[in-house]
Amino acid sequence: MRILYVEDEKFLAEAVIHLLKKEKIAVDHAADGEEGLELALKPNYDCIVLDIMLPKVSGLTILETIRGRGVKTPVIMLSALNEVEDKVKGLTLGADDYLAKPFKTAELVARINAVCRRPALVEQEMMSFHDLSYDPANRTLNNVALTDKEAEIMKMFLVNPKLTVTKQQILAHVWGADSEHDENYVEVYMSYLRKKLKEIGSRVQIKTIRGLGYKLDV
Amino acid sequence: MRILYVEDEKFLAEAVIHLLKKEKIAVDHAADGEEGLELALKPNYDCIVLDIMLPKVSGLTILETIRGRGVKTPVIMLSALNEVEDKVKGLTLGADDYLAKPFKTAELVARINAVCRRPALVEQEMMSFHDLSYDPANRTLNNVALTDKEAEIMKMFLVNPKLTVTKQQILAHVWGADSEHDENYVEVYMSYLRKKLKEIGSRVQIKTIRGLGYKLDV
DNA sequence: TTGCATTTTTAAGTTTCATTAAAGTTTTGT
DNA sequence: ACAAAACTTTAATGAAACTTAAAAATGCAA
Repeated sequence: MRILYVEDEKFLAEAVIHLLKKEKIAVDHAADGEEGLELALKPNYDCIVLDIMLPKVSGLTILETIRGRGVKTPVIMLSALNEVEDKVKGLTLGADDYLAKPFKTAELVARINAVCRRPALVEQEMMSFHDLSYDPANRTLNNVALTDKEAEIMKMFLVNPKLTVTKQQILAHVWGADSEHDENYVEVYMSYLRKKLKEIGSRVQIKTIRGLGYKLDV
Repeated sequence: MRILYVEDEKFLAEAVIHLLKKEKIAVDHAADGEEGLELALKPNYDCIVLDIMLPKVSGLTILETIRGRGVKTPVIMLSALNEVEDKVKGLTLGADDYLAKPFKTAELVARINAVCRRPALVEQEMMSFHDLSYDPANRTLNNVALTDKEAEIMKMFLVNPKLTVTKQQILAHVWGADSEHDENYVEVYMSYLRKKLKEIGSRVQIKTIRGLGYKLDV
């Protein structure tokens, strides 16, 4: 499970991220609304945790924007103001839950799990590139089943099919940011994915850019 | 059949829930508007029964919010004030029926059944997928009897035969939202359903997507 | 009550996947 | 060409996820 956490209070953010990690929840962190909005638009997350008071772009604006763009990812709003008004406003704009600051991390974990447990109200969209299409609902690439990690990596490619993704980015995204993990993990999974691409018979392949990373290519 | 009942008068709520249970209606109960709103947003219910006067968030606000979010679940409003004002307002906001307090439980049961029968007309039709067809009237799958829970799960599959359904979704829908129930329940019932599919001799099978859920497949 | 169907609980058996290590291959710089 | 670095692939292991049988509990109807 991977979430996006948009929070400007650095100290709080670090503490929360640390604790979430213990719960096996991988976290990408954005420190302001601008960065948060950019990341939130990518279909990479199981859940987005949004502070309302943020530098540059407010949490409510982020929420409104991504919902307007058809992003269905569950959103949990955070706010120092425990006013029911705000809560209702958030929920009206399409938030899935609301948590008042200060909160216990255990409470946040419970909400995240609850929100991810909900059936998707609308089916998530397929992601595609040339003759490849990934179906998030069934976790299949052209009807071939992917494992969890394989799917996470394939999604990274498909979000920006033209871009080269570095091993470090993949490690950070799939295995967690501070990871002591080996880059060999990534290499192993590239091998797995290439095998599946061959099985599919796609003309798309994973191309190595030596010293940089990997990208999809025809 | 599962309904959501939002009611703050504890004693009344308990009595009603007890009586509904006798009518084979499963009930999730929320004791205030906040909790009610949260649960009402989940597509887990055949019907929502909403008191208007509620702590934190009023029933009318809940109704307005969920309709704004595209939730189509039938709603029955309850109110101690038998004012035409409220009734009109509720129906305008998208309520399906209105009941004045105090009411007889038999009356509520009748309204619930009436309101659920509307979409039930659709639901009464056979649901099918390849060589499988489920008959709601007799609760049979290709003439093999299913138990209550087996049927609830099979219906979830048949509503969207192409989609993977997660264990959490099944738990929430069949055992109720607040359930701390074990995912093993679901696993056990998958085993039961597989046995019945074999008994039927269907070519449809329940496929496991490890770490994600289950789906029907040929 | 008793008996039967169903649901819940327990626990042992099975499969799959992430991880690890290590050997093999290609590319790059000198 | 040669060695070092970067990358690829395979195979084994153990932990986690899943399956199933069967016992215990529950609820219901005769």
